Amino acid sequence: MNGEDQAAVISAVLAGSRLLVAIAARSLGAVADRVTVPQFRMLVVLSGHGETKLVTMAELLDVNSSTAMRMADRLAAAGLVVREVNPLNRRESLMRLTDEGRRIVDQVTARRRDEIAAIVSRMSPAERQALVSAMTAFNEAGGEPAAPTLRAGSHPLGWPEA
Amino acid sequence: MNGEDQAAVISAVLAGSRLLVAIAARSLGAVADRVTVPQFRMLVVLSGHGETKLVTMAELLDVNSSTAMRMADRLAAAGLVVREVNPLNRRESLMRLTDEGRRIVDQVTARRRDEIAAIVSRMSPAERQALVSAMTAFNEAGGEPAAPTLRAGSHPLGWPEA
DNA sequence: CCACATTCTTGCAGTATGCAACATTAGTGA
DNA sequence: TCACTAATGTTGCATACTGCAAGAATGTGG
Repeated sequence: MNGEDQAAVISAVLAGSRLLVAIAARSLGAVADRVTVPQFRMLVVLSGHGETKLVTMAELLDVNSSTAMRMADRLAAAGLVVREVNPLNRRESLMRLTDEGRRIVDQVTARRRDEIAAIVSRMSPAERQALVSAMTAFNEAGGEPAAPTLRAGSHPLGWPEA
Repeated sequence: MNGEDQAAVISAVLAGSRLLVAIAARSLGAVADRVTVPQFRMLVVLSGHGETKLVTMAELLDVNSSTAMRMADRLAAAGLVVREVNPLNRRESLMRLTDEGRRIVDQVTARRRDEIAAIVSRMSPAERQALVSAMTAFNEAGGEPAAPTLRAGSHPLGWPEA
């Protein structure tokens, strides 16, 4: 691959990255008055992971357990999660989504999908097909690359951005 | 477009989104001990915008001016930016990158481009060409869509993710 | 000169974050 | 059974990010 090709593909990918981040930011905006971004991340993990103990949650979010602790406290106070001691191991306390918490996750997820759907609907069928193929190839090529220890990106989330 | 096609393209795009966010997170990791993510965003804005007054910076980052104020204070204390009163308008104080600040931005940018380059290098030339076309079409289709007031995504950044 | 707008700054409150220390509970080996 | 160790949650402390509100300094238009 020559330099021009490389620059073109990197530019295109970076531009796509900015667009996707903007979509994620907008999808969060609707619930910004109810949960913060870190709190939403915790809700998403619970949505895909079911009952989760504190240490596991901290690992999944890649934060200190004390951080996860206080976030869980606030989400519990807001009625979006519940925490109860695991009867099988009284050291652990398991946390899970309330209906209200799940509603928030679903709302944001739906909005994000809608936005992507709206964009791809503006593309021709051929372009759509090409997009699926190209993104699939890109995702496979980037599967678990240089830094296998960093498990960042394992979870379906979104972050606000400027 | 039928439902299956739609689901396939959305899944592919969302997976790509996760991968790109993971790349952004790793690219930030190298400087995580020197600047926080919001601080890095400010450096990126300065990198592309030159001398900037506080209010403008706050708008570009979409934060309150008091937030931008204190971030600027910390970056100045760290020697990554300098602030000086605008002689043409003594209300304003303009801020700009130091060499050290620019070095950090360049380092992260280079790392991100390297990671993307490494991924596309694992794709076949045909796949690469298809990726450029597909991403270009996607970016154009998503140019300035439903929410024109939200200018999120205008800046080339990255956010850590779980 | 006066009224108003712009800009920066600071006080206050709440959230996020990591480190370190601690108590409780579980497991393990003598 | 008892002591040692590990796992887990919790809290104290310090720093950073965030917005709102109030105030000071400066500029602008009359």
